[in-house]
Amino acid sequence: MIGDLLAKVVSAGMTDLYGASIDVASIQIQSTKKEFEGDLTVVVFPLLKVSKKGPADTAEELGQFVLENCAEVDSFNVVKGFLNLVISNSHWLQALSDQLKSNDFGINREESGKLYMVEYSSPNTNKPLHLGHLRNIFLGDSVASILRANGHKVIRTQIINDRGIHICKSMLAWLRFGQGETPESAGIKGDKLVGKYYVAFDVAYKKEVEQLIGDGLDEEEAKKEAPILKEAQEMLKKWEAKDPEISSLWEKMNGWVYGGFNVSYKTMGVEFDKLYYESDTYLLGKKVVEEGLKTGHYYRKEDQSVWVNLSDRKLDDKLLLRADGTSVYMTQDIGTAIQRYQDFPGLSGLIYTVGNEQEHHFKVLFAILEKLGYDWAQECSHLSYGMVDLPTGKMKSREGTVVDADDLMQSVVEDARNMTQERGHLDKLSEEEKERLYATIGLGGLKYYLLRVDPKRGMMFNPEESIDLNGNTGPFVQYTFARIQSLLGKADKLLPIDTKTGIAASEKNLIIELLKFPVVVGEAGKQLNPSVLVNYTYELVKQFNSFYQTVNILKEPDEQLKNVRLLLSDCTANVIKNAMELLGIQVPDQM
RNA sequence: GGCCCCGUAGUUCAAGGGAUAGAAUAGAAGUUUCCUAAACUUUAGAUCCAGGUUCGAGUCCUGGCGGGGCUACCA
Repeated sequence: MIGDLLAKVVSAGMTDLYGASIDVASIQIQSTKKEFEGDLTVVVFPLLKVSKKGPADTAEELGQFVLENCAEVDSFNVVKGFLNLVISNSHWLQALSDQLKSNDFGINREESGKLYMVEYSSPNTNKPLHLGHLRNIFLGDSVASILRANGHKVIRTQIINDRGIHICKSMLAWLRFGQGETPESAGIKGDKLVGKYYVAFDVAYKKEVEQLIGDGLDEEEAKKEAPILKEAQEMLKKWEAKDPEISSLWEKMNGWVYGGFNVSYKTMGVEFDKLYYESDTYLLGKKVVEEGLKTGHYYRKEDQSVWVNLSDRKLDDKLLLRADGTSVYMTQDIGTAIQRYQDFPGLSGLIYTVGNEQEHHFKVLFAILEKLGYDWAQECSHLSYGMVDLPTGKMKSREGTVVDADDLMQSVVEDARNMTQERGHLDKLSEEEKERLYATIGLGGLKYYLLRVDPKRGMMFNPEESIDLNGNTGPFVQYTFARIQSLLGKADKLLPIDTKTGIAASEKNLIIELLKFPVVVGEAGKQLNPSVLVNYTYELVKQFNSFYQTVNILKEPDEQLKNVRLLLSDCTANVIKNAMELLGIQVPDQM
């Protein structure tokens, strides 16, 4: 990279001019702001301590040195404390020509030797997926792809929370009110059906609580004593005791849920390599807790509940087994983590994509694992992301404001259909291809929207407006790709680049932007942050559109220049495609 | 109460301690005998407040004010 080369030359210049040795890595080189002349800029302020001269003089002397000692530099200028360098066109053209050799420019195919497990989605089996899951799933899926593009091996996984009091609630409600209803008989997805009974439980439960309060109990007591809740708790105990009737009901209803989830995942275009079920791993968790009791890592209270003391980590004591012996979320999380490292001993890291409301939970989990002596606990990390809020505030199932994932996906595809039919560039497509295109655009827009924001931050989602198709959006990027495909379809075969071709700033700037792509992929991987890729892609696309709009490509009379422009277009399309792929977004050849 | 995160144009988002804080959208004004106008061009508009560190602060520190999260024998 030219930046590394320049840093070396600047470092040498500092030695030559001022007798100082400066660490190459500490030299700040950035792209020149567009209002100034130049391609790359050296920030000289940090060098003043060593040069013992003013910023203008230092920059001037350094600029002269760089000009003389670096063939790639054509000229320089100094503005305030900034040394702006103009790099030769032939260097940029050479770079363009080199990078074109590879279709997967920016994607690192060299094996790093590292294997990461990325967990995402991880739904409960008592209710359907919603908007919050979509942010989670798109984020985890994209991060997995980004890690792979950085040369790592990746296992996509989830933990399915298929046991616990919540699923017992759905089961109980179905037994009581369901009259044998099935997804087939009801004509709805299995996850939706089970979710319906989860809600039915809640309704019945509330009624009972009110009744009890009417009978004179205080609220807290009533919430504990409601018969339907006690029955659900009883059911959980029976389940843990492997009661055959409960087990088969549980299997049946979970089967419905998985059927429903799989339909949703298929629409999203995400897959998993390995699934973990809480019903399998919680036993291992329990076993570990029992052992921890013996070794003195944990202690038992008088009421028989089991706790871990974490005061040495400045954390509160954490419950691991309830007084009735049943396990909690933390118990199974311990088991699952251990199971994963047993299954994949070569793991270099375990990444949990889970909302930031659980930051404390993971702090505790990692502390417990570390305390148990698992060194790999230090490699576990919580990829925490902010909640998705609605204009009306938080999504609340109680208030019925939860945005259902299936409904949302359907509605964005519907929007895409309407928008696309309005424009009408679809003459040659079959009905099937059209449907695929609507899905590509609608889901692409949705993914882009949810990945655009830095994961760490909360974000706002306005379902009324649904997904905008103008501006900084997925379809905007897709449109640019489609337009380039159309352009290339009309062009002759591309020729090798003549590095002496006279190019203008618009071509040069585009090359510079394209060359940033591998760096951006690396950065996105380091930060586990797809939004840096989104922002980059948007920047690139805007620049290309401006370029496309102002120059003629096919009609350019100078064959060499025309060839460069076509190659640039091809290259831009390729970067768009690769970047979007890392975001889980497809690009259409026409739209 | 304690711990953590966040306050940037009307709105939704950017900005590795570096130049005059960028976009998008909504607003105003333009561009099609021409490669897809889902595009492009122009225009107006913002760092919560008060201190401090620094050659330089949206960014780091302290104190306010405002918002969110966690602090469950829920998940």
